[in-house]
Amino acid sequence: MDIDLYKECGRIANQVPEGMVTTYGAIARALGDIRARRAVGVIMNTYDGKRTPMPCHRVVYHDGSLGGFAYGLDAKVKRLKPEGVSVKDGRIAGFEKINFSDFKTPSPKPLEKAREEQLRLAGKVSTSDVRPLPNLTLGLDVSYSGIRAYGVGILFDIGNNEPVKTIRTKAEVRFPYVPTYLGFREMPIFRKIIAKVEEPVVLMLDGNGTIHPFGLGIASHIGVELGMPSLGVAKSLLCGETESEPTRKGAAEPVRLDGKTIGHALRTSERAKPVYVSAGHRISQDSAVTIVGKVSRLKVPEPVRLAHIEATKFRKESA
DNA sequence: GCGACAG
DNA sequence: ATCTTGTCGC
Ligand SMILES: [Mg+2]
Repeated sequence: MDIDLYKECGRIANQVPEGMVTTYGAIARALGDIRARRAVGVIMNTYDGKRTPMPCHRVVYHDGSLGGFAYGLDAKVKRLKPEGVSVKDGRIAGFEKINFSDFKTPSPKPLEKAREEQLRLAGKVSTSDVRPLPNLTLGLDVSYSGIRAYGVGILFDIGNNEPVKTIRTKAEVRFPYVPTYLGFREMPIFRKIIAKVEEPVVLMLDGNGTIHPFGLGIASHIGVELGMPSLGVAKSLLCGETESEPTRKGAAEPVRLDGKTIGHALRTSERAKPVYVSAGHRISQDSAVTIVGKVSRLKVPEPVRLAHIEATKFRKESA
């Protein structure tokens, strides 16, 4: 089942009693990963008080300073005062004494469970080519406005180097961006798009496949989950390192992590920085690089570039 | 103290 | 990812 991080966040935040406060990082830890601290801030800023009520005014920075508040910091102070929490010089008075972090949490915590799932699926990743490798690729991307998401798939003919069909879908996304958990955020909407495609395709994701600290970037995640060939193209590096940057168009440099090659930096355009290509599932690293090279004119390969443009259009015309 | 992590 | 005006260069 898809993870509702707003709901999980509410379960934690509602344990903070009147007269006490907590921090974005403490809630993130209770969710199962400190990496989610900024996502907690995003949730506090965007949640629907009717659907998932929680005392966002009791959440502050790690150093006792106030953090943010959608209605202005004065309003945050004003809500804390009747609860017996006062603010002096922009800091919570007696912060250490009233900093609540003793949360009751399920075991495993939500993000720990997500990570376990990730590791389990990572064990199923195959980086060998399926035969035959489809001659069609489906470029996928999504544009956001809060929890509203606008996804687009561009069905693209690799041999003829041209788009064949465009697929659009809307969805509500209740899992904010958390580094290394991108698959959990975007899988649901992409699954809806992919369900509308009949032909065999190689999925092309805006993000990584095996370039991931736990071996399961979004491309691998979706590939394994749906049993489809997939690859990832990222505009910047999530983890690992390259010895040098490829100079010539078409040149590639390995991305290595713990002594293993997990992907390649590929120069797709003379003037732009390289993109980072990695196999997702049921495809070899070589084929992933070859396909991306074939369908690239500018920095970002056409299927993903068009999906990105169309997703942004889709969001703007839906507003 | 510095560096820092897809979208 | 989104928020935004101009500017530089091909
Ligand atoms: Mg994207």
